[in-house]
Amino acid sequence: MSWVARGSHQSNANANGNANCNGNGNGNGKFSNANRNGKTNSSPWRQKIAQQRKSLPIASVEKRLIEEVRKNDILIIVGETGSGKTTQIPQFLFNAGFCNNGKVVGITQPRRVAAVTVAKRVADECGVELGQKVGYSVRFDDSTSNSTRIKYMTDGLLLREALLDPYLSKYSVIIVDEAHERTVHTDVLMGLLKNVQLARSESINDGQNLNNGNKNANGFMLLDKDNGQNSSFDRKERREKSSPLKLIIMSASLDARTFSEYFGGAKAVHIQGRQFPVDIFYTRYPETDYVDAALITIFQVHLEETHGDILVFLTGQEEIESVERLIKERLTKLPQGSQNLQVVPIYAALPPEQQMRAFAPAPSGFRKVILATNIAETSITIPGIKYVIDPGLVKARSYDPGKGMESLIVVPTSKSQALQRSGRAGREGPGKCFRLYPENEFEKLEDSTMPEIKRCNLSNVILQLKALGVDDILGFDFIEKPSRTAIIKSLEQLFLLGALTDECQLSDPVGRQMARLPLDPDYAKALILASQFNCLEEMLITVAMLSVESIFYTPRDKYEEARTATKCFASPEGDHITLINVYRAATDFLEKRTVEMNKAKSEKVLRKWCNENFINSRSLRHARDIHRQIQGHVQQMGLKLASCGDDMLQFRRCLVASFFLNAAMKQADGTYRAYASGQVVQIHPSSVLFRKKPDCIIFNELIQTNNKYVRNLTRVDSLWLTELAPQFYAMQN
DNA sequence: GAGCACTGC
Repeated sequence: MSWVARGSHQSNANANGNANCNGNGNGNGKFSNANRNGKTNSSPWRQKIAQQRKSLPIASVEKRLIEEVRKNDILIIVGETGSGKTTQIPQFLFNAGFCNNGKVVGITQPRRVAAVTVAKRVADECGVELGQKVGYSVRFDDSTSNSTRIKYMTDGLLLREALLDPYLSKYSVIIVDEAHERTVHTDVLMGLLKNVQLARSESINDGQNLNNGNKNANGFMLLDKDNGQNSSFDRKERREKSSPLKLIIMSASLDARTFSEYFGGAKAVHIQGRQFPVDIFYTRYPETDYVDAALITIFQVHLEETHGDILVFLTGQEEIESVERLIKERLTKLPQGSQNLQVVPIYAALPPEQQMRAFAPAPSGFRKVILATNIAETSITIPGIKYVIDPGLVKARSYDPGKGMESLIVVPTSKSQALQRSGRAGREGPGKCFRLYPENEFEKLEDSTMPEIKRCNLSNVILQLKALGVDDILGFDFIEKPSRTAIIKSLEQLFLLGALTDECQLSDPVGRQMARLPLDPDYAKALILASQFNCLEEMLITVAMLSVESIFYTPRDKYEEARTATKCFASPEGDHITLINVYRAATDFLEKRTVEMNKAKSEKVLRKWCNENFINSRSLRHARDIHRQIQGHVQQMGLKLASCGDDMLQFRRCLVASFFLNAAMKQADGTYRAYASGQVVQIHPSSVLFRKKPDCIIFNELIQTNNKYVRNLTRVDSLWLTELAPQFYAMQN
């Protein structure tokens, strides 16, 4: 293939001259906390860590940064990859006294692994035990204690904390890291933090009259709503609420302006990163077959370029598997001396042990080519990459609120995604990135990926906001507002589920209970109903299993084997009961064997059982975690934890009462028509009812891929619809 | 008769 070279993209924020924080620092790296433990401090390892810290680009600007934080209540920090902002800034703040009087510096991350690994790293740097001064808190895993002052957490977890403490009163500073990723949680959190900050500062300036502090700049009622029951704050509460909250938003350079504008022209400072130059190459002409173009490029790099591993971005598991086959085929046609190429696939659904292969170095004398989905764009960093091949496509999820349908389709990447991908070649030294499209195509790409909040079902978000006391959802200060249709549709859904009253207020107790459960609203409602139908045990298992990704793992090469293995769990009534069967089989298996086993051993035994039964052990473990957590919640709420025993009729009726919005009827041609949206759909091939085609079904997922499919379904009697959901189906007649 | 980017509470 012939290439057009386009200089190097050195994603170094400093290049634009906006270097507020560069070159002015004292450079002496005042790491006073490192001295706390004299013993470890003198160890070579600790000296090495101290050296590494001092050499970070950020170390020289500690003083300047702290000054900026003191001067500005909101600060945008643009820190490029490798600047050390995530690990260092919280330590600077601690040293500057922001954790005095028991206050906490909170740092949010979009991903669990990041929160956990960074916290461990910082605890090491500080020479403290994890969970003391430095800790993390993520779902199912909390290492923090009363003495934790630097707390790393997921953004979703901080949102949950806000439900219990609307003023987030223990935090003096909250840092929202990776804000440019624009996950739903990050976006909602920023809107919320804006309000919290205002409420906390207003209550200082206006301490005489707390009621005036209830409105934010836009005039919406604010968070005091939740405290309406005990409207007179006691002294302590008032003091905590009254201390100001500092906000720091950390982002990549392309998006800094958006955040600055959103926060009323907040100051943005840039911190130099440490990224090596990456030469970008474009194709001369558009490629008609990007898979073939990728193959050709892989071999071009392998045969013509100096040593260094290759990372190829592909759209999905199937594509990765086929490219893997094709590479191996073509390799056999190369001369013996050129066959030293190792192919390694990596995608989220791959079992962890196989994922680890991507991180292991290639055998000596071999070059490694990694075929990855988007997982390698942000979630994981693979060492040794020198060449990136980017076809410029990504499989993206979007949501159509009108049809109530999700879709999963291949679309072009954004410019910032393309930059992120090419940056993967410059982590350890200069690299090259081959974009499989012409340069003028790059110019046509969107600057940033559309934020998730504009392409997902909002019911969950809205229920949370309602529970946080935000009444006017349409008027909420979203950084980017979802469409009016999307908001109205979700309000409608919440109303039909009984979470909202006629006046669009959160209902009590149903709405409040639903908001407390960390589940999709319809699953939360199902649990409340199940306690009345005496099948809460079964529903608890069901929603836990529905909340995780594909329970069944069917590798292409063992297809038949997998099908026979999973057959023994199948229920003629449908997927829900099948999922219950799998869960119970796993639990029974464990209970029989683990009387004398410790936790680690029983995990291992369960993994083996999963492999034998073609069940994804990661998904099952996740479901068991969710089950445990939700069980705790429903018990606290006082819901009746009963089982319907063998009376699955009762359970299926409860499914109808819960998911009545997702009913579909078989049509003459064998396709189905979904009642609520009128969509014509098919049963997904993964369903146990794929061939059975019952007359009337209740489903949980409506998704468009190559076709429109419903997934996770159960056979029901159509008469139950009017009987159990008259509020919806009686109106229709 | 045929399919599952990635996070998160």
